[in-house]
Amino acid sequence: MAALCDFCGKQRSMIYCRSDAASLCLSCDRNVHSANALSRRHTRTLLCDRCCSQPAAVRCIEENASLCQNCDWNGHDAASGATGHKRQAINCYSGCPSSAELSRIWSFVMDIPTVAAELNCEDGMSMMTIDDGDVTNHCGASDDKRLLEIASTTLMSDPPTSDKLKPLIGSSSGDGFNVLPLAIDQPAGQVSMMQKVPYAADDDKFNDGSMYEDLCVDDTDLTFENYEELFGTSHIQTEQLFDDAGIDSYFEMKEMPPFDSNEEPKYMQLECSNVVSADSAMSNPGARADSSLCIPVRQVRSSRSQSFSGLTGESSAGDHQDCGVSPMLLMGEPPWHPPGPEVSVAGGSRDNALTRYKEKKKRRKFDKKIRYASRKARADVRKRVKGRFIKAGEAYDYDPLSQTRSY
DNA sequence: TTCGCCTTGAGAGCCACAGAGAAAC
DNA sequence: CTGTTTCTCTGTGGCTCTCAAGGCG
Repeated sequence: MAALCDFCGKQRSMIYCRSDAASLCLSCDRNVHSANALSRRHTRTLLCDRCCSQPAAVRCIEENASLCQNCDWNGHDAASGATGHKRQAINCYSGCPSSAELSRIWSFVMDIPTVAAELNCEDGMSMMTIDDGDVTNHCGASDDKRLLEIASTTLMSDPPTSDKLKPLIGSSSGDGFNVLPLAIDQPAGQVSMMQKVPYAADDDKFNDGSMYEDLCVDDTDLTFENYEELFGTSHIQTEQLFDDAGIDSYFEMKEMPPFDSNEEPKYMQLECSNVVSADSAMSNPGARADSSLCIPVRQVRSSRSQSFSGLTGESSAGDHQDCGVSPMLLMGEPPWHPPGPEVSVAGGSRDNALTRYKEKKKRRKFDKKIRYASRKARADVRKRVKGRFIKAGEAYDYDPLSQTRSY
């Protein structure tokens, strides 16, 4: 059952705003996020069609449904028999896109009747009007068009060719939204959530898993949930981090020289030693060439933490223990260095690695681990008094072999 | 706003004893 | 060096107790 808009409570919610942690209908989305410059920076994406609570990460072509990562994995695992489904990565947008722009970008989701129905939301309409040709009227700023950054989608199981991508790369489309290279319009130290990696020039990098179509670092919203948003479809990165071989490489960091905590948070070049920056630089020749592109060190560290936590949505201390990484490390304070090129997964093993990671994640348990089954078996049949073991032959109030307890 | 009371949840500790591992022979 | 015996310590589950946090009047 579709969730209702958190704002108007009437229309079916279609958009998920991470910054507000809210599900909104289309009109309320525009309404809410046209309020001021800050709200316009909120990044939004489609709502998962299955759970209706999480931001969608992919669009399944076969099922014609937008799915969050959990639903995607659950619905496309080996057991479901839907592993071959083609999926598109669904990216997010910010700014105040018009209905036409949204429907153009997400035409696979937003059929005309749906959009029309959404725009009939009275609450939203009372505060705004929809004019496809005039975004700035709603946003109130002359440069809102620059804030309107909508990422396109790319086929996950069918990597785009250079020809397909070339029209998307670089300059403005002239249609009210741009597929941008790196954060040209962003303030210093901020990387656009919407930056589009110009991978058209190097298909091999895309295929071998080293290509990340998004580097999304938002200084206003660095929750763990943003991992998927930050890294788009780069699940492979997560599995690199936590697979048997991959995690080991992270422990090598202890041999690295300590980070000078007294240093001011500096803006570091994308070429710096960092999994995010380095990888994105690798995958983004354009960014690499642009030496003016900077990422605040602290943001990068946060992203690093997200990389660790990204192994599961329900990150907890248990995660830290399970993966062998201390919470202190996850705080991002100790120095970090990239694991090196050896962690890159070859293109041919990407699917296998992803499958392994998914299965591994499913198997993960935070329950008590029994080291000695024989002791457990013994404890299970041992008689107790108020939970305590008693000597054999003594009167007891709890017989584990009895169906009904004696107290 | 502060205080006291109550509820809730998390975590530590207790118990006996089989068995693993170390030490002694 | 090898095999046997003895000793020490660990781990096992259900229950109780303690403590902290939060809600409420």
